Amino acid sequence: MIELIFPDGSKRAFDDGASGRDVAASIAKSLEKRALLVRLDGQLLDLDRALPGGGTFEILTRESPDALEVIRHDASHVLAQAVQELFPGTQVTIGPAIEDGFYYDFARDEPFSLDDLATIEARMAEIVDRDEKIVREVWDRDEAIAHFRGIGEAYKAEIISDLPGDEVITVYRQGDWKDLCLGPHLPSTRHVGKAFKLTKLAGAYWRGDHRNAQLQRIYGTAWASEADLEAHLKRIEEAERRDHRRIGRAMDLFHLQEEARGMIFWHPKGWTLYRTVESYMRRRVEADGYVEVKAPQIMDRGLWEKSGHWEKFGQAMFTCETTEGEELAVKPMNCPGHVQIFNFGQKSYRDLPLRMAEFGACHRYEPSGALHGIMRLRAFTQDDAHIFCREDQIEAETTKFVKLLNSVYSDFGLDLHSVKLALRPDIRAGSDEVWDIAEAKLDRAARQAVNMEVEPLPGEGAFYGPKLEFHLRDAIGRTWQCGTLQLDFVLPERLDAEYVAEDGSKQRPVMLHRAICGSMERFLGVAIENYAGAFPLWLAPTQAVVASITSDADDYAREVAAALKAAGLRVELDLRNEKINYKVREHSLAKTPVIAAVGRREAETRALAIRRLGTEGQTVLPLDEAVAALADEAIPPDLARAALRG
RNA sequence: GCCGCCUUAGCUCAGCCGGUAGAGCGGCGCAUUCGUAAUGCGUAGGUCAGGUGUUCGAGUCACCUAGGCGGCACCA
Repeated sequence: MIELIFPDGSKRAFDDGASGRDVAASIAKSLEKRALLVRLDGQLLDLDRALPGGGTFEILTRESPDALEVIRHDASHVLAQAVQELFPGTQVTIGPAIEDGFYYDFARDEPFSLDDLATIEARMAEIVDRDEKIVREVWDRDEAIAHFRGIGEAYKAEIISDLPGDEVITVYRQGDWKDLCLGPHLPSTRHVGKAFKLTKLAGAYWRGDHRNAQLQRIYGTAWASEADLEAHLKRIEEAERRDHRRIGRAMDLFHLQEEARGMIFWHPKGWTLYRTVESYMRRRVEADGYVEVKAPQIMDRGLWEKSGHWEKFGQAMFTCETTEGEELAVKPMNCPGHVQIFNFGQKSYRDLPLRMAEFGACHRYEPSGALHGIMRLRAFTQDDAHIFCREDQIEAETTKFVKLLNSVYSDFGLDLHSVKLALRPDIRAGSDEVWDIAEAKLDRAARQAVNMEVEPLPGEGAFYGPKLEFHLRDAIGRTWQCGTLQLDFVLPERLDAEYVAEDGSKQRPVMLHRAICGSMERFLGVAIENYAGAFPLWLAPTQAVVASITSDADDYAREVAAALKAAGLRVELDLRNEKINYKVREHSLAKTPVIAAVGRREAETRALAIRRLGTEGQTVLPLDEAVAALADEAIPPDLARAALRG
């Protein structure tokens, strides 16, 4: 007998060999019908599998998030079956569930075409309709290898060969189609449902290694219900509407062109936005005890060799050779420059922590395929800073940084979503002992500073030290990594940074590399998409447009614009001979937050009618009051807080 | 860099089986002075990304190159 403990705390005994389905049936026929999977002591199991023992027990239906993941996983199996039915000779590799959907990687000489997707989708629907039972089988390892080799599935055979010897080999069968899989799965293909859609074709490397064969990946999305699928497709549309490249063009913020791949031509409005954010960041770091510096853009190759960057990233640096034979490199990052400034003259323990900031313009020869709008560039500017400090100051500095980062993000309407700790990579500088210390210290500091779980990422750290990654979430739920904090014992050593300690001895400082925006350009891209171009007043490149209704009001319109400008607002004056409807529409589409239409009525009463973006109707105020109110609202959030504190 | 797709007017996009290029918006000109999301009329814009080839004939077919897009790989 086995004893099961149900979610409500009740306990019941069942015969050995009872399956989840038996249990469900014993409770209610309707539950058996809706049951898809069970969870036993935290582990998901197939509904028809004999329960291996007792424990806490739960029956999962379609509504459970865990079931959705299995639906997606099964959708990938149905995809693979459909592809193999339609395109014999195609090899299967792996096909997991992912966020919002699934994919499957295939090995096939012919490329799939976009037209094939519709055909495959139709076949998938057929397989769902066939309602094939999905059956779990335990196979002998060698037989499994021989089987998959025998039917020409070299990748599957390789996967099994690489599994640890004691691993149970399970094969799931749906109809006459079989796949090696850990499971669990739904009882039959019908339960996958029809709320799926194949979305894109892509290339991917076998086992994620670019030295391996290139496979063809088919992506799909799958949901528990048609309504969920619809909602998902709507979200995608919304994201496309917010694409920073699209808005950048529509709002005339910037452009890119092939003569300068991966570099931005900022237009006047875009540059206004950029400078607004830069000024804000400058105030924030200054207020937080940083000093700002500027290091050379191009430095001798020798310095990069010494720092270790040449060896690891030399291929990705822009270099030049002078007529006198010097070899120079355009800086790909700012740390070596900052260490030079630290090293100039003597530093005392009294100078620590020394927080050295720079809006550092960096150039990196990024692979062509990595470039993405203004999110991933070859020329970008980091809101960089290096904190030189003692080991015992790491935690306090980390806490201080996280506080600043949170405050900055919230000023842009963004929420910190997750924090990850990237640990030592395979290729790295510094001894294992140093890494042990660095990882432990940063981990502890992070736990103390961050009010959430810190997910470890093995092998993802920088070559000189472990790295905290701050991922933020925008208005429609997408996440982006912008902020980072990296702990570095290596560069101070390599570049001979020292300070004089209390006892007169020379000591090595620790370096914290940190950025909040990461790259100013990427952060602006995130901000553009987050606000969909409809910026709050303090960020909007054009804050207000004064539009005349008839030419009688031109003089008053000029006066209004001048008054707003004098109050520090970024104003445009629209005196064109156009109907007010036309002007309102045009400036609304341009996402101008404030439109002040000025006609005879306003001129006579010296009033201002203000129309807000996204609303109908106007607020009428006396001119002086309106100007004061707008000027007040346009104050950046940090200055507004400072004013409030008095 | 790798795989796939795409590139037609300033922008968004039509253009069938290969027969010699179109729309809307925008621009420019003229008229219109109008009260909160498109006033009317007129007009000018194109080596169809670049190149080579097939063909009597190429925006359309093939190949090459460049760039963009979606993934992958990379990301100090």
